[in-house]
Amino acid sequence: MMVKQGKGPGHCRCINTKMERFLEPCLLVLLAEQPSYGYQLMEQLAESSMAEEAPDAGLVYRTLRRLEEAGVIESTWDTGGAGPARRQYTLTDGGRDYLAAWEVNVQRTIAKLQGFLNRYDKVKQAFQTERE
Amino acid sequence: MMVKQGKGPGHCRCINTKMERFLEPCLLVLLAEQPSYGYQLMEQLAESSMAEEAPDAGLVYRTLRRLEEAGVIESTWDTGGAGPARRQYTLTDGGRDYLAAWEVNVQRTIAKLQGFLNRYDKVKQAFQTERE
DNA sequence: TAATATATATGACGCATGCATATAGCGAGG
DNA sequence: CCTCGCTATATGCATGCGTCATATATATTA
Repeated sequence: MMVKQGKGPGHCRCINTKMERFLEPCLLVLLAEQPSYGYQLMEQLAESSMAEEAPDAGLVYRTLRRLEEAGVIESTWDTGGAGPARRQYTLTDGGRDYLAAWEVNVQRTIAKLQGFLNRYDKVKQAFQTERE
Repeated sequence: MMVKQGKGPGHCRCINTKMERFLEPCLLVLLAEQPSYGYQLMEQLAESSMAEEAPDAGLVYRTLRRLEEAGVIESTWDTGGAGPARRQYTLTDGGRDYLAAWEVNVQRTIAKLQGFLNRYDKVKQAFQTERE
């Protein structure tokens, strides 16, 4: 399947909360379910609720390299199927721990974001009554 | 009040989901409540549930400059009180719209993070039963 | 055989962040 | 009186991530 990459030059200057390295836990949780390949992970991520669009391919491959170097995942070349050879990645035991660390991190992040929303809801109500 | 800045060289190489420009809506929502100053905003943010520690001072001032240049906030010098002169910032009408845009953005971000947590919860359970 | 999809990889660039540092006013204490 | 520390703002520099462009190779389809 051809993966649409919602990009294009001058995509937009509007605000968007990029989360640094959030691609990491996304890839890892997919690999925790089953071994996969870089390109396939890109597809899986695009279909998941963890992303709205397919991530940049270059970033995916670079991230996988970094994770492998850190011993979080392992790869073996798969020349069996049709098409060019591809790396099959699997999560290591250390990878499970790393993923668990990401969980608490994401929880903390949600707490902060929710902290903003709660605070904003109050001023929004104040703006409402102010207009009356 | 002296603001503790949880930093220090080699702070840590551990994972942490930094959210790009999330400082913006944090500052803006505080200014939506009441006008304030750069240094004070830093204190207020440190005490709020939107951050665990005081943000980098340099980043705060730079962000305020950028927001002012964008017409989202306005500033006037306040030489009245004790201590050095300080800029008092206020939210503009355009700032309210900008803040509203941030809200939907933060909601989308939470959705993605929650998407990860939901997915991870399932594999965590699988790991549990696997161990039995 | 030309074009497209699959599949991986790398170079270049911009930008936000983190840390260090500079400047200056003012209050407290020795 | 003079130094130290807090308040307050501002800027320089290095790093790292993400975005975009590009390169390469294989298999399928027109």
